[in-house]
Amino acid sequence: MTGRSRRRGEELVAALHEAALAELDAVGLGRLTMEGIARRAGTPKTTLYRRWSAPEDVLLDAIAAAYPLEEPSPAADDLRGDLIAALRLLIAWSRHPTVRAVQAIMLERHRRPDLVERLQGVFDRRGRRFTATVLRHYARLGQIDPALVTPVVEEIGEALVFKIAFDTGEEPSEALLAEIVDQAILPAVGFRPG
Amino acid sequence: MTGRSRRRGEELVAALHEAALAELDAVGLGRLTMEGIARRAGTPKTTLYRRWSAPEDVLLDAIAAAYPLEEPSPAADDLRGDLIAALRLLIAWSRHPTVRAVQAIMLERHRRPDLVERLQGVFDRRGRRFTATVLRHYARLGQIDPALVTPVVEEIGEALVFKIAFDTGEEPSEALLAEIVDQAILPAVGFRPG
DNA sequence: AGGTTAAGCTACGCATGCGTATCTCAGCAA
DNA sequence: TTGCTGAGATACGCATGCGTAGCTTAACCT
Repeated sequence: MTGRSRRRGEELVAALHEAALAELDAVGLGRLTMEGIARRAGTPKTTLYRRWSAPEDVLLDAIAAAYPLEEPSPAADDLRGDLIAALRLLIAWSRHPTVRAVQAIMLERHRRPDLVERLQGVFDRRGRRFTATVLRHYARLGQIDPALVTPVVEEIGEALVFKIAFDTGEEPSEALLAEIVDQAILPAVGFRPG
Repeated sequence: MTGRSRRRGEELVAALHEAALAELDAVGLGRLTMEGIARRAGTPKTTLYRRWSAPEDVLLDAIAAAYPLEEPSPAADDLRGDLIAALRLLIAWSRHPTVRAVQAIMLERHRRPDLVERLQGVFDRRGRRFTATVLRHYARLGQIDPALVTPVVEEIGEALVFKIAFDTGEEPSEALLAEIVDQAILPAVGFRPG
């Protein structure tokens, strides 16, 4: 009469994590609720409360369980290609549900500083390095003046990808990634535009 | 017995607009509510419902009533100084309550596309131009190669300011603005770093 | 002065999330 | 096989937002 077989342990926890992330996407951090998560997971609230006492707790747990840590591995002797690849990786990375969750929390930073603080415990924080990894690699090889790889320069690519995504509501196209690299990043590390 | 004098007309509307914006900052777009706005304005809900039928309507009205339109006016013959000034203006501009409201709506873009659409009606949209105004000015003067002032390059400064504000939760310092200009924008328009 | 408008006050029934308390029974282990 | 744990189902009283109703009366107009 129960309907379906009964989930337990890790399988159940994974389902609850997934429900929390899905619910976050659906209603936003401000409306994240125990009821909603439980409803989406098809589980009674009791089961949720047995493990967590607030929706943010479920969310932070879900983030800790599956936060992706990919890093670009510049291999080829191709600075431009590796930079574009790094931005491509950034975009793929930011499609991950837990990454979106982290961004949602960061966006509420001033309203919920407690959450940001608890997030630090989950991983080192300070967004993953994408173009920075590539730039440092080629600086080490002597193909870039290390003095030009400053904190600001390390952020140019990521900043433009975020800004464009924010403005247009869509991920930047492959062509735009190339423009970002050619027109913004490469000039900053000493390669004349054009 | 009512306590205080009775507000009417524009004075009342302005108070309700202000309450809506304050409430947005306090609880976020996801928890914006007629009850909350009315409570904050010290007015009965009836008064709100007499003019609007949902909290977003109040908010959009508030935005339309007071959206600031400042633009930098590059005057001096000082590209670097004017760029820094433009970024400074951007930061001042984004402190304005209605600008924060617009950003809040844009951030919920995928969840509430209807709001974004109604926002277009309020003003032309597509964020104000700050560094772009300056760059175009000096391109017209012939001090910058116009071919280098591409859409991507026009966004570099704003993108970095946003990214840094997002990462640190604070406005970039004056020194950082200078670094952005020196290390990212100027190289992109043909002035060698260093 | 008198009349009209709408702000202010209070209250309602409805819906939803809260946190908790049962109780039943499936899954697992001794 | 028996017994324990905890998932599943259901219900509760509480709080808050919803949208609407009614009434009183301050502010404005003529």
